[in-house]
Amino acid sequence: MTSTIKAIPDIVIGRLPLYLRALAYMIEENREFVSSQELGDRLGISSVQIRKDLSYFGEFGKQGTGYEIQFLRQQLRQILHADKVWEIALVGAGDLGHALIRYEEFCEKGFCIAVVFDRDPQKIGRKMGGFEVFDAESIPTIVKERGIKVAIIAVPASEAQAVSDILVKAGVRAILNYAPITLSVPPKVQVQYINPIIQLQHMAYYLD
Amino acid sequence: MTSTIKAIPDIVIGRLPLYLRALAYMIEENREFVSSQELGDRLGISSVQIRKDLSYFGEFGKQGTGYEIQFLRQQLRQILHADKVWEIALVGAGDLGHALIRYEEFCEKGFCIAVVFDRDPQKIGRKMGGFEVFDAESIPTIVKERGIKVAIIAVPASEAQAVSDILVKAGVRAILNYAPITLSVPPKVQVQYINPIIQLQHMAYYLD
DNA sequence: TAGATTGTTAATCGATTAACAATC
DNA sequence: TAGATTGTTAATCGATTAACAATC
Repeated sequence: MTSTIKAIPDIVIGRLPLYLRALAYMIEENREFVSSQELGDRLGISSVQIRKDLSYFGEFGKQGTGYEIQFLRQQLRQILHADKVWEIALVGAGDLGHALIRYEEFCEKGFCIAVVFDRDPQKIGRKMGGFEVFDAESIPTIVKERGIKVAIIAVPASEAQAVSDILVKAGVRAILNYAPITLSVPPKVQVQYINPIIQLQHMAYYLD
Repeated sequence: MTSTIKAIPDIVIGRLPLYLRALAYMIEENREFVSSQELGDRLGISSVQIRKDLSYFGEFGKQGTGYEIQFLRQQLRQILHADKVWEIALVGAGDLGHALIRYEEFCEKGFCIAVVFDRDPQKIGRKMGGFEVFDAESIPTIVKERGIKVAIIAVPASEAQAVSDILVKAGVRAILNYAPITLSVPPKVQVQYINPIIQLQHMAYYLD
């Protein structure tokens, strides 16, 4: 009999960063312990769901007292690979790309923009927020050379799929896509979408 | 016997804007008809799911030929209230707020920033991308006066809940929140979150 | 000990999909 | 008509939650 691999649902993985974030705030508040109940209240998630989610990875709590915040945070950081620095390739140096470069939170959280690409000759070679803008043609060589695994796409919708294909071919395994289009990627590649308009339209349904 | 209200699942509502977006691209491509199969392929959604989703609202297709794109788009626009212009209150005129002001796509899609607020005396009264920055103190009066129902929060996490409370009290019913915190709002109020770091952490789990 | 809270099983709830009649 | 595709029912799949023993 082969060992049973119980894959962890992606929806569970998606909640872990929320737990991590809440724990970070609690550390700032000099809290030492937290119950699943309190953590859940803070996040609008049931306590049982939090316990179930965490139980996929181990037993981190103590009956009667809850979770030691520092310890749980450390565990979650390891699980999410949030305890290391990931280099990011940013493709697209327009208004949006520029704003993303200035957004310091990325690097503070371990996702540091390392190279910026654009295909506009007006931008190539110029500096933007401390970064030289490289020709998009050089994505394959630079991304491979530096072993970059994470990219942010901030180009127009019409170019996003082509950029995605190039990034994937160069070894990128996770893409944060700001372009308003669904990307087609191989299963081994993760994609997440940033789509304020889609979210506004979602909410507008409930308005009258 | 009372009439049975079959509420439409929120997860279904959340997919409608994706359908709408794909249809808009197809119109640009001068397409006239589309099958649920093709629409699904484009979005990475099964054709059966698309048909099921649409069937909550009516029968929009024709056996053998699929959906008339212009017609379906019009229907979805109505359903999502995307056929009107929504005025937006933007709270927070920092780097992020500034970038959001410059982002024209919002207004093109019917979500037009109408007022900008900040509490920094350095910013109040100054112009930013064509908008005067108003004192956050005046949120209640201005939002009520103009009947604004949709807001974007772009303030630091520490202030976001307070801002949210004020907006809700002033009549806002939908909030797009860029602050990294879960907001507590009454059930009648919709909230959507923009959280690139949470999404990057989610993907990083799958990297090694 | 008594009270609090975890970790987990089983039940429930909800969403997706397979199958297919209807029909353009 | 034959082929294509819709709309819908029933089955399946997966996620959440209720209940509770274990234990700090």
